[in-house]
Amino acid sequence: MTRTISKVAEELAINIETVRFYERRGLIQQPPKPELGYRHYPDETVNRIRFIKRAQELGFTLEEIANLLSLNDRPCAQVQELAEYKLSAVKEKMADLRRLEKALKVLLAQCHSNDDDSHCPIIDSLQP
Amino acid sequence: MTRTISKVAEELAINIETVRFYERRGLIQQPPKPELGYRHYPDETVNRIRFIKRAQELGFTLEEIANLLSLNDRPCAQVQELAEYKLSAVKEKMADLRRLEKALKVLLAQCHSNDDDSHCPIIDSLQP
DNA sequence: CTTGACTCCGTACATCGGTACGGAGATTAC
DNA sequence: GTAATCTCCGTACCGATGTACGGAGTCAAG
Repeated sequence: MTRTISKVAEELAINIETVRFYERRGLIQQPPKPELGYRHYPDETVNRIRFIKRAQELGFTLEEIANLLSLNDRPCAQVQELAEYKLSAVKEKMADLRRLEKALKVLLAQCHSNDDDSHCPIIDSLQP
Repeated sequence: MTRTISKVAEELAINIETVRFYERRGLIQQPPKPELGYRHYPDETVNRIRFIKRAQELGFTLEEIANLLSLNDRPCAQVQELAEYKLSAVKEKMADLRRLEKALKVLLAQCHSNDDDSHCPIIDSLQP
């Protein structure tokens, strides 16, 4: 089965321009243009975009996804390595956010025990 | 005490261009240019940049920081509101990362119990 | 008083992942 | 057969946070 670009976009609930953008980035192949009429996209392309979207949800960048796609029939070890790298990046980011959460909570606690609304302890804390 | 722009940058361990960028963004004031010679930056500016950098560490965007700075002598309640909004955004982001971590771990576990290196279960999982 | 380092200023470029636009041609609906 | 809707394509732009560059002026050391 094949469909025009707008049907692809509709099926995947993405923007037409995004499909074009992926073509330009080489993430998907642009189907050949028929003598007359519009391009038609096969299932394969739709599936490939689904793959891209899932990998994005896992936090991979488009560049990393391009790697993944080119690794399609390559040793599992290489894919694993990329996933492990990603996992450690996620852990680091979480640690950052935890620190941030803690700091914000401290600041907010100071506000709550502050009875002078005209002056904010948060501003003070940020000041040198 | 005052210093030239490069000293400001050095003192704060940031790029000179960053100082200029903050000037352009209106986050700090550019000192007047003397008849002859270079601009001189007062302590106040240095402190203001320190404030900006600390707030950035807390995850505020430059736009939000501009708000904070303009809120300097405004009700604590307004500052609090911004901080609370930021806290909830941080929490959401953490939840996302936790989901992501979990998914990556599942994929990696599949790899570990896979003895065919030529084929990767991660690639399969992402495929439709 | 020359040389090297610094400043000033405007502008362009970088990243990331798209989104928008405009004009020409193709297709479909009525 | 004509009007409305799509497609195609190249290019420009978005937001956030800077970074880089080039040329002219200025300062400081020897």
